[in-house]
Amino acid sequence: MNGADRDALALILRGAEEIIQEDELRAKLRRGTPLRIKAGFDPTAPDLHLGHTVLINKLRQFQELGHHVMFLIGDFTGLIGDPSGRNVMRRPLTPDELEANAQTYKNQVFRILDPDRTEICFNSVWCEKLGAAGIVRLAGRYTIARMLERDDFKTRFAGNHPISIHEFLYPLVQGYDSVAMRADVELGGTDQKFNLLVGRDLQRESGQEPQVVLTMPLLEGLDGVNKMSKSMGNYVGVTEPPKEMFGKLMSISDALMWRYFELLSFQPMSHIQKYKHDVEAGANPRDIKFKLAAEITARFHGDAAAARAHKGFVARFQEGAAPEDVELQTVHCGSGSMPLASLLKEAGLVTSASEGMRMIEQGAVRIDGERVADHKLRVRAGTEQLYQVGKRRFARVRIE
RNA sequence: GGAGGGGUACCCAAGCGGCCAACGGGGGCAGACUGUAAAUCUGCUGGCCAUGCCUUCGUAGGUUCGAAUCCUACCCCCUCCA
Repeated sequence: MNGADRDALALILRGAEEIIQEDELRAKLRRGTPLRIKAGFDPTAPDLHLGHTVLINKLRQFQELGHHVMFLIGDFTGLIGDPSGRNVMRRPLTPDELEANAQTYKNQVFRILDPDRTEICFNSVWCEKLGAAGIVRLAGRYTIARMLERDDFKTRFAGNHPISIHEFLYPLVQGYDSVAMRADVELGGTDQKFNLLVGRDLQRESGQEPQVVLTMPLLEGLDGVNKMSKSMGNYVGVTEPPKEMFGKLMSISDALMWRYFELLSFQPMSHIQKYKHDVEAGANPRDIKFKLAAEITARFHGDAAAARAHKGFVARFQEGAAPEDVELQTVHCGSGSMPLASLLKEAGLVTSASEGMRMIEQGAVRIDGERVADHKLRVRAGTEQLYQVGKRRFARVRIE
């Protein structure tokens, strides 16, 4: 193996959880022809967050190495629902919805992937040709015993939890996709390992060279504990405004920062190692975190927006200034004045007047930078002031 | 089909006639400390026209001066057996 191949392999394995089999990958790389790289995505909710981009970044790295990326939208498998999420049967998407979702995917992933070197695929194209008979034939190629090797099925079976028959079809169809796409490598999260392995089996039975399976870890969310997910609220969406994105990334713990560097940054590992040494030698981790936040923000919003977000962040948090671009809103009050707590609610800074009252009592509320001590304070009509709750919530309000 | 257990605030989970707007834990929010963080400490964590008032303990009724707590019906979930 020459130096370039070694570098390529190192890039492919960066951050990866597991590779099956590494020697097969080496052999494929040695051929020198572009490999067909497959990764599948859910057709619903194309609302990507940084957790999803771990996989997409890996696809990008394959592209940079000259390989052919196939971005698979699982519109057929979407009907089944991945059993690992214990989903119920889903409603089939209409062609219009599917088209809209695909478009949304493109808008989001092409901020990372090179559109000219990305093929978008839908598995309904070949799955619908299978027909009932094809599905039966496909089902005949796997056994219950092998299905029960999957940890998720195994524990549910052992624990007397229901497993629907159609759930067994999910790995089979996903594996069949690999056959239809003649995939050389399939990427997936660690939770996809079993499904990816089924692809190998089915390819082998079809006389194809089995795909290499590359699993990527599930990225921890902002809390550093749970995996990043929308339902946990610990995510950074790729379409979030630059300021939000930058701020959220700055809020992660120092330990998590290294994880994010490895999985989300495109900087070479040697640079990241150097940052680590710098911090150990006494550099402020915050300044290193700035680099991370800036790189990620720039990826989705461009350098200029990232720079603005950085400046705004420094001004606001290091120098304690209020953000300049707080929108002015107007609140009507019936009489000449209203309780501050109610105003905070009207301005959307708190969810209820009672919460506003609590915030004031806790010293969390400021008007034009002055902390409010009187929790029964009333604000008068005809004023226009900057209201702040906690560190992050601001509103400029004119009262009429 | 049979037997049993259970549904309490964002989640888990006490309470089993009044002292319950409801113990405790988690999560979240806020304050202090900081590097905006983590860790730590403290407080808050139904609503409102707010020193008072209104609604909440699966749903609907009932008993009672008074119910999350007792009774009746209904809905839902779970476990064991078949």
